[in-house]
Amino acid sequence: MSSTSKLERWAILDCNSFYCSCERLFRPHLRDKPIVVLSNNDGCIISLSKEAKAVGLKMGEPIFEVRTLIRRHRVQVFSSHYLLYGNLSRRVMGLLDQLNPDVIQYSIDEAFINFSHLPLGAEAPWALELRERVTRETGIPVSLGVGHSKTLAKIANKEAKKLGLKSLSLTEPQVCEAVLKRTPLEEVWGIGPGLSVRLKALGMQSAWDFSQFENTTLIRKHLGIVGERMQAELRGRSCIELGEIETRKMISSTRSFGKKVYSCRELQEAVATYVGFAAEKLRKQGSVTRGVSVMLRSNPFDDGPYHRREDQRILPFYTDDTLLLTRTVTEMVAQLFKEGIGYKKAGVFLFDLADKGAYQLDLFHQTSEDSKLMGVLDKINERWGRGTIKTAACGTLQDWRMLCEKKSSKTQTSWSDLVEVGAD
DNA sequence: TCTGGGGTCCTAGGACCC
DNA sequence: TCTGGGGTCCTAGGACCC
Repeated sequence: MSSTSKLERWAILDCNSFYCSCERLFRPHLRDKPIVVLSNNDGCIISLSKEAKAVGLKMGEPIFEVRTLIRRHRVQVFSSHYLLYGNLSRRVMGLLDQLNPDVIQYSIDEAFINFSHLPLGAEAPWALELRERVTRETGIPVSLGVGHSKTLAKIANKEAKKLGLKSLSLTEPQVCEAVLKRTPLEEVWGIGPGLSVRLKALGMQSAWDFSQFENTTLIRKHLGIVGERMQAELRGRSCIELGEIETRKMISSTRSFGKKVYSCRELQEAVATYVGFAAEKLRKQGSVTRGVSVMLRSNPFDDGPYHRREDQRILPFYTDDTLLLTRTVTEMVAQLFKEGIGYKKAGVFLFDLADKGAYQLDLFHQTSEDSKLMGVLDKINERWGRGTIKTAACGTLQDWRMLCEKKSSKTQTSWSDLVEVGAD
């Protein structure tokens, strides 16, 4: 809140081209080489090394559109491997926690660090040491941005990368002003395409213009309370609070298919598989759910009509039982299904979650035997890999599965072995 | 041929209540 | 001609994030 008159100081530490850096970690020969990591189903580029950027590749591009570029520059291409990335992320975050009293993990490869408690002159050496220790002890290159708010730290970090620096601080007002003046609106954390259009219509161009814009009523009207907060943050007054994300409010599992799916049975298999994933996450965070929603859709990039249907149900009680949830979603798919549509994606959402402890007594539909069964299932899947045990409803052929899941099944085991060796 | 997946927060408007 | 006012809860949808 604004009650604090003293300026806060924040750093954001993020891992450079995180997924690429993970792939490189055990393949040193790829250092300085252009590499990219693809999204699920080998669709788009979701991580690229700076060498890959240099040859003209971009974040989010569909891979099939840039095949020639990839070939010409011998860019190494990887399917994504989240088990590995999750492991390395935990190492980085663990180290940050160990070194700092106030760390908030923000995403798989970023964390905010509040270092307001340090004496004023200590900032630069602290930042240097932090960066070096993380890089040395995890093997992942990182960069830092520092400022009087999280938003300013984000901008500093982005600017550091542009300048080829490993860290940059905006705590000096003159430096801050100069950087904000050359930062376009849409590069501010929280300003996307929609909001930047609205702000430009009000005559603003840079982050600095926004921070200095006097008419707060207009900001309030066009951007609501979110806009007011962003403006305050740009002025160096920290007001965006982030809590630790220990319990999610919604859990989803959605996937594109490796090919078009026309049969109801296959859709049911896929959705049964996804609800299994979602329920596993649900139990892991100690929650139960009452809201279940199922989504089926065709390919929006196809010519012809786009088909998307979604249905939701509120169960009469809270549960975390995969078998029960599977029966529910299987029924829902049967109701949503339409003959003759080439389905390309399906998904399951669990919402209206509650803490399991608080609802223990209400779980009369679920016997303790069911709970035990789920516990055993989770243990086995944790030990031997996801999907070792699953419900029969998930099917055995699974022709609809994603392309990369098929392809990387072999390397996956050997990769996780590598991670085991490196872990404590 | 081929175009990701998983989240959060805020707001406006309707339903309902006194 | 008259048709209160204000609070709360819920939901759908929009915007954004990595």
